[in-house]
Amino acid sequence: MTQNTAPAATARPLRRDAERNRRRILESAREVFGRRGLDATLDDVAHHAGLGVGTVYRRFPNKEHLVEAMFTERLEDIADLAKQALQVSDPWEAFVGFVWQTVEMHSHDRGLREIMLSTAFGHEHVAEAKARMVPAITQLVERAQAAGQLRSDVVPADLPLLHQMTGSVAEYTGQVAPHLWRRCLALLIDGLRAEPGRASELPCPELAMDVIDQAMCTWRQPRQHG
Amino acid sequence: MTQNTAPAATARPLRRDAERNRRRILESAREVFGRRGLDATLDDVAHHAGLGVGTVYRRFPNKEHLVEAMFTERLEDIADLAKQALQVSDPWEAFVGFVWQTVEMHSHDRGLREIMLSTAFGHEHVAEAKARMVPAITQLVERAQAAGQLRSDVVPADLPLLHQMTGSVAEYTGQVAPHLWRRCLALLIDGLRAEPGRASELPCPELAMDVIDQAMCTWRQPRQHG
DNA sequence: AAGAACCGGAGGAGATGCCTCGACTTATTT
DNA sequence: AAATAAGTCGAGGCATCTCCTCCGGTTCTT
Repeated sequence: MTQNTAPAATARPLRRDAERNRRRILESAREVFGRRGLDATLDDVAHHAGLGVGTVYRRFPNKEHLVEAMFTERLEDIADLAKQALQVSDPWEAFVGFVWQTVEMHSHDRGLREIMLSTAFGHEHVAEAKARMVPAITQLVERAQAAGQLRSDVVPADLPLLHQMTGSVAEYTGQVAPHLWRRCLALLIDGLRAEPGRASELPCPELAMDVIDQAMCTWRQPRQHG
Repeated sequence: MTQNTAPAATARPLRRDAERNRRRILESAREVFGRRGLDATLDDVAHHAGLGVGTVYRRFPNKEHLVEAMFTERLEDIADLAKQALQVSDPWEAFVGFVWQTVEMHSHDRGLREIMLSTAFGHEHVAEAKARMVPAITQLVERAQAAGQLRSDVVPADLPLLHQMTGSVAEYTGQVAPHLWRRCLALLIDGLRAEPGRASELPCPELAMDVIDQAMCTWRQPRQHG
C-alpha cells in the first residue's frame, strides 16, 4: 500500500537491505513461477528467497503486482524478438527463427506460458504488451507466405496454438526429457512448410484472433459450476 | 465398503430404485468428468445426477472406484480401435484413421485425456489396458513406415505426445471453438507424412516409451515442494 | 405392516492459500 | 551512541475447497 512497485521519483529510496531483498524476491519469483506456474504461493517465493512472507507482502501488495512486475519486461523482450526477426532477409528463416526462439522461452518458463496464453489474470500492461506485438508477427507470417515457403492456410492466430501445444509437452515431459518439446516443434514446423504436392487443406479456416482471445479468457479461470 | 462396484455373483441384486440411481451416477460421472476433468468432485457428480452425495458414496466407496468403473470399458474400446485399424489395407489410412479416431475421443472427454496420459491415479486395470494396446499401435506405426508413407523417425512413443498436444488445444479452445483441435491435428499429420525432399530429422531421437511412462507419473501429481 | 435397504445433505475433518499483525531487528541520521 | 524510521519474521486468522460420514427420514419389498 505505502510502497510502489516501480521506483517512483517521489518515493524515497529503499534502505540498502530492503533493496537487496527486493531483488532476491524478484529472482526467486522468476525461479518459482517459472517452475511451478502462476499457482505458486507467495509463501513459496518468500521461502525460496530465504525471507519471511511478511517481507514479500511489504514490498508487493499482492501476488498480482509481483507477477506483473516480473513479466512486463519479458514481454517486451518477445516483442523485440519479432522486430529483430523482421530484419532477417530470408522470410522462412525469419519466421521459423522467431517461432523457435519464443517457444524456447516458453519451454523454460511455465509462468510465462500461462501469462502469454491466458487473459484470466487481468493485467493491463501484459495485455497491452501482447497486443503490441501482433503487427510484427502478422508481417512475419505474410512475408513467409508471399515467398511461398509457409503454407498459405496458416494465420497469425495459429501461433498461440503452437505455443499451447509445445508448452503442454514441455509441462508434460519437462521433468524427464527437458528437450522433448523440440521434437514436437520440429514436427509442427514440417507441417507448416509449404509443400508443392500437398493435397490437404487445414480444417477450421475461420480461425480469427478474437476467438483465441476468448479462449484466453476462459482458460485457467477458477472452475465454474454447471 | 459393504458394496462392490461390479455386480458380483454373490451379491444380491440392488433394489430397483438403487439400480436406477446407480446408472444415473455413471452417466453423470461421464458427463461431469468429461467436461471438467478428474478434479471434479463427487458432490458435483451427485448434484448433476439430481441425487445426494451420500447416495453416491453408498454405491462407490470413493472417487477412485467410480473413475475406474467408468473408464475401463472405454479403454477397451480404444484397444479395439487399434485392432480394427490393422484390418485396413492401406497402411497410411490405417494409421491416420486410428489417430483421428483416438484424438477425437480425447477431444470430447477431458477425463479420458487425463487418465490416458497420466499414471498418477494408480488404477491397475487402467494401466493394464493401456499396456495391452501397445503392440497393435507399434504395428500400425511400423507398417506405415515400411510402406514409405509415415516418416521413419517417428516412434510409437510419439503418440502420447500427439494426444497431449491436441488435447491441450481442445482444453484451451473447447469452449469457444470446439473443433479447432482438428486444425492442429491436420498440421501435425502433415508433419508426420514422409516427404521425399524433406531435409530435417526430428531432434531427440532417443525417445523411448518408458520416458513417457515416467512423464505420466509426474504429470498432474499433487504439487511437491522444492 | 414390518423390516431392510436406501436417500439426502448438513457439516466434521483436514488442506490449502492469501494476507495481516505486532513483537523484534537493523540501518541511518544526528 | 542514542533515537527513530524502516524493515523483518512467521504464527495464525479468515476464507475456501474437497472428501467423506452420519443419522433421521423415505421408499421398496415381502
